[in-house]
Amino acid sequence: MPELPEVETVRRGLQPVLEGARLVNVEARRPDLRFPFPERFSERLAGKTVTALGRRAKYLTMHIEDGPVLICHLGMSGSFRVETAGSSDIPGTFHHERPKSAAHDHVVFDVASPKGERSRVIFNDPRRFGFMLFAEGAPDTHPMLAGLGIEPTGNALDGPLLAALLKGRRSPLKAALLDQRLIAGLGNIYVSEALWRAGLSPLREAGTIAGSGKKAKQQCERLAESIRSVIADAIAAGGSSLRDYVQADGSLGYFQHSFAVYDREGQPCSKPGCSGHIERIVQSGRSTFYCRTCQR
DNA sequence: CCGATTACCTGCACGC
DNA sequence: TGCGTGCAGGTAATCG
Repeated sequence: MPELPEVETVRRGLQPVLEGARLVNVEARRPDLRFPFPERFSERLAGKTVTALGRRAKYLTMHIEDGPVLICHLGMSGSFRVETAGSSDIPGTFHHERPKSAAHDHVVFDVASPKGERSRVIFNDPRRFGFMLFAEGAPDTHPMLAGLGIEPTGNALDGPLLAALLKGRRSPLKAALLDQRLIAGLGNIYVSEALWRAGLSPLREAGTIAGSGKKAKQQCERLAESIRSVIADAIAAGGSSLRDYVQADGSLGYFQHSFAVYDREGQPCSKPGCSGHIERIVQSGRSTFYCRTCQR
């Protein structure tokens, strides 16, 4: 899954196809993903126009004119692809860049642009940890989104705010940064990457960098900057590519993001002047990668 | 307030 | 070739 940068990349890929377009037909090919599809899922979407495609943390929000907001989560293995009607095709048929199995294609949106151009937006999710729900009002008040913390995009997340969030926390930094109630959108990869950039150990007790001293303030400032930059860099790179993640337009030519520590167990630390090596440890049942030499 | 464990589900890499 | 094992970006519930 896509973490925040991948979801944002998906949003940007789908936006030109969906915004202003009409959902001609919507089909859920099974009764549930992680959760059952909402009542009258297809009926409430078909014939309606998409007014906006947004994102909050790792959630996509599809705003429907005179309708609900469709909240989508990609889970671990969810992806969207777009198929467009080719000019050389028989009308009503669709082509795409490469053969792609329809296995695990769970939702199909038949879409018509304002000019009448047809395309299909297909949600594929082998593990089915993803889900789609309706928010009847403002999506931010939906139970799924209401408790989310601050977005790590933009400049709102600064040293003092991060210090306030971490103050008094006894959990390891890794767990605190994964907590969506504090910062929304970080996942297993980018937490490891941000901590490496900041020179902070994932094992470090979170509250210990939230003190009033000069050193703690500097550490918070550096960690906040590291979080913002790692997310911004990943979005700029078009999201990372991992396993079954597929960019929204299905293209293969996207940037292959290279991580400093994630999935680099045993490799030398790439921090200039550091002689350490990347280790893999397990925290909260999940892999953490870090360099014990330069991350304290 | 914590963390660890388990669950959800499929696919893939690995060792034998 | 097959089969068992462990691991994978997500969230959430349960237990100590």
